[in-house]
Amino acid sequence: MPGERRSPRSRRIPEATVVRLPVYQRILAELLRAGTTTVSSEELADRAGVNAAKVRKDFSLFGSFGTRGTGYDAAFLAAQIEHALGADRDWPVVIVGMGNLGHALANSDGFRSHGFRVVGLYDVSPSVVGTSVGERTVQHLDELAALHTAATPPAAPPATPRSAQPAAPPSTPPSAPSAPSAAPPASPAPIGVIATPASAAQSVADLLVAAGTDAILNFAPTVLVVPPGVLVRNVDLSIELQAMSFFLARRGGGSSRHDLRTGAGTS
Amino acid sequence: MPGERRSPRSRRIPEATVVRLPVYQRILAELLRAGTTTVSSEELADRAGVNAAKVRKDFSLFGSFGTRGTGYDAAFLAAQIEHALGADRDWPVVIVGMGNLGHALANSDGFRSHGFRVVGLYDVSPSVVGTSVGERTVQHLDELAALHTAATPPAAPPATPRSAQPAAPPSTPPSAPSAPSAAPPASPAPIGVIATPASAAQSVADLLVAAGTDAILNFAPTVLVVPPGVLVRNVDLSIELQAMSFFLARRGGGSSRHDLRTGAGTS
DNA sequence: TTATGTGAACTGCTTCACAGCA
DNA sequence: TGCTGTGAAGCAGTTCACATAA
Repeated sequence: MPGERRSPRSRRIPEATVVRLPVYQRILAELLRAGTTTVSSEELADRAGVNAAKVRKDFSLFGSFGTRGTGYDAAFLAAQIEHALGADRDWPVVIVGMGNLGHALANSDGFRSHGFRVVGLYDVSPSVVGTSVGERTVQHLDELAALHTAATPPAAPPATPRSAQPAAPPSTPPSAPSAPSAAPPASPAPIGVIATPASAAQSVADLLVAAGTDAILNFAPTVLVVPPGVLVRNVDLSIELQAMSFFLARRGGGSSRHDLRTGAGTS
Repeated sequence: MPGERRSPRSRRIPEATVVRLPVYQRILAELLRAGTTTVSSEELADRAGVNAAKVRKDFSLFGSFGTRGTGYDAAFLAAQIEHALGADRDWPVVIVGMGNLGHALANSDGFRSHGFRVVGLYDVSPSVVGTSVGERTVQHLDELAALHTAATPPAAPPATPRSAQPAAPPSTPPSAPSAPSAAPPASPAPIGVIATPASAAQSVADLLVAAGTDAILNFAPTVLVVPPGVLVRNVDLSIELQAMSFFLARRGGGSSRHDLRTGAGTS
């Protein structure tokens, strides 16, 4: 290619690579703890359960970190990945929905390291609001509006206070809340984590967006509608289980439920 | 095209399709509840947040379910997907690790419908063993060995009690679990769900395998080593959060950690 | 007309295989 | 000699575009 030799650092990183980085990082941390200083792509691949070429290609997307004939310097590599993942920055996180899952998340290492810092816990149930989880006290969801970052002009509409009702499927999406007025995302709006029942998830997402959040991690089994520019990632705890039964069923597993099939709806 | 016109039903289904099926199914259930009888690929695609062609292709892999010019019969489609996912069969599930996550899973709809049936809850902590969760009592992990399904001959070695050592890759797999001797996989070995800390996950996996499990859903952030033939799927609650910070970091978000902020370390 | 079902093109991801370098 | 870095091939998944059928 002519002159245009762009730095690997600015290349587009495939999503598939991104989700492997945390795995590499975890393994490197373990290796470092065990005193390892150098690691080969093969060793890393074995431990991560992937192919060695994939490991090398993944890293090469960010630059040339290794030494031919030797391998990678574990500490250096770990630092590079940490930087790529943004784990050397500060990421405030709020968790909405303090049921068992919310508790699990709030207490999990994964949510308290890598730069993540839980700055707010919210719920609507009187039996949880006011209790403390870790070092924080659970607040009522109504307090969430106070999150409004400096970037949000005070003239903004007050978050459409539909507290926690079952949230009927909004046939009309909430008219794109928080239009791209003139506020660049300079202040660190917290990442919003939704750990509520599915019925409340959309309205919580609306609240989060109104409060300035532009990244949502959704654990509720529902597809969220958010304005463009808001990043959403979904984790569905039961999808993998269902995928598993799919494969098991093809394999011939599972007992047929006394050979009747459930008429499935309008029988 | 020579006579070999194989039924679409036996075609290999891409993994990507498999993990979308639960989403379609959920949406169909909602539509049915709302009284819908017919649905188009476009409607479904909108609600699932995917492309309509993808929806059609996904379904076409299983056969021709739709009616041109009209769409899909929602109830019929739902039944087909339910069958494909094996949700019309019975899938016993055991959950190991009854911390907050284990509780969340045990109580979640996703683990109590779609054919899944929680048949055992295990932990080692005296403060949890004996308590009841839902309709079941948490048992000590030691009881897990009693799971041995009928298919397992009583002469089987007693689970190789390697508590929590690194679990060297078993060069000799434990004699091909349930060889096609005379016992086809008729007895439903439960699906094992690991919701323990990472440090315990491998030894729990070993116990599960010894007890006859051939499918493990692992929530611990660790790569499990299991004999061939054992299906493992991983869900890491924090990977998606880290992937999110990756994208946010590239976008220019997050505050660099030194100078301001609470230092975000050992506060 | 309307919406499915699907070949074909395309994009993205993985794996191979080997040149390049310590 | 050993292991990285990477073109190129291969495979998987997505999207297009249109023939097909109700």
